[in-house]
Formats: sequence, structure tokens, C-alpha cells
Amino acid sequence: MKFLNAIFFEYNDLNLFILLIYDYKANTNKIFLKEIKFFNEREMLNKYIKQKKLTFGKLNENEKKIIKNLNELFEDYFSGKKIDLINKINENRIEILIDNIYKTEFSRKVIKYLINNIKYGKLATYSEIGTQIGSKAYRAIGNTLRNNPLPLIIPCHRIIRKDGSLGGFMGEVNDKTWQANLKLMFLRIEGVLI
DNA sequence: TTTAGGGTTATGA
DNA sequence: TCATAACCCTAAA
Repeated sequence: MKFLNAIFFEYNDLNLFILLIYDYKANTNKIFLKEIKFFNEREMLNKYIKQKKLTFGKLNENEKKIIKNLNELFEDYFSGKKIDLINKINENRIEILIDNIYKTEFSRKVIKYLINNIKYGKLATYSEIGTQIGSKAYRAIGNTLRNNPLPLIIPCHRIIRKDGSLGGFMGEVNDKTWQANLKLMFLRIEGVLI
């Protein structure tokens, strides 16, 4: 039994909508996160839902529980509790399948390095990642992070440029976009000053 | 400031 | 299928 499903959370004080696309597998009672999208306007969220033809099916009781926990995790994170989302998620019957998302050696190396080494409150640069994984393909690293379907969970927001500038986020390179501000906001929540 | 390098993916023929 | 451009970048000129 397998459902493709979606749910969204709304955080009014942050002016933030989070849309989650996931599989719920009833036989294991687990949620597999596929995609997280951030929006600053309800209208944009609606547009995306329409465009992707997402359905909001009825949740069963177990599924509801997992989703509720996840929402609480996000709330805790946003309120400044120092929680490592990716670890907490695994404790809450939620999984991300990195090897399903990333198909090449290179991109898996990048992502695994992020997950294992760039913990809450830490910062790293694209070039540091390159050094650590033994590659000078800095742009390729950027490209891998750009395609990150789970920003915030897979902590690409903690990667900045070597010159100290913020770098892009969620496909946006322009510092003035709300996406870039979101990156900054996440870092500030984690207590990182730039 | 510009240029070339790097690995992957998206796009188009 | 193949090629070409684009990319959340860096180092060196």
C-alpha cells in the first residue's frame, strides 16, 4: 500500500508556508519525505499545488500522528530550540532516501558530507566541501545543493560562499529575494551571525 | 575584473 | 541518443 500525499503547515508569525510531499507506507507505518517547498504567500502555495496536481487525501490515525510530530518539530526549530531536524526526523518514523534522490557518487558524497558533518549552528563553504570530498568541482557542489529537494532537512542553508557572502538558496542566486532571506533567517535561528 | 575549471542536470535537436 | 548550456562556486590571472 502506497500513497503519494501532501500536507502543508502555516507559520503566520514567520510569514511562511511549508509544503511537504511524501509517501506514507502503511505496512511499515513510516513516512518517506520526498520534497519540501517553502512559500511566503498562500497564493504561491496554491499555485504550486494546482500545477503539480497534488491531492490532500484523508490521513489515517498513524499518519496523522507522524505529521503532528513533524509539525511540532518545525515549531520547535523555529522557536529556537537547538534540534537537529534530520536526527529527530528519523526518531519519528520519518525517513529520507538519499540514494533515491541522488544518483551519482559525487552528489551522494556531497549530501552525505553535509548530513554527517554540518550540524546545527555550523557553517561551511562550498570550497570546504570540495576539499573534504576531494574535488574542485565547486560549481557542481552548488548544483547538487541547488537540486536538494529537502532544504532545511538536508542542511544546504548552512553552506555559504568562501568570501562570506550568503550564496544562493532554493535555486535563487539573488541576495535580495525572500528565499535568500529565508536562508539568513534559518541561520539566525540557529544562532549563526553573518 | 575576467577567465577557466569542474561534475551534474536540464533542454533541445 | 548526443550536444550544449546552465548552475546556490573558486582560484588564479
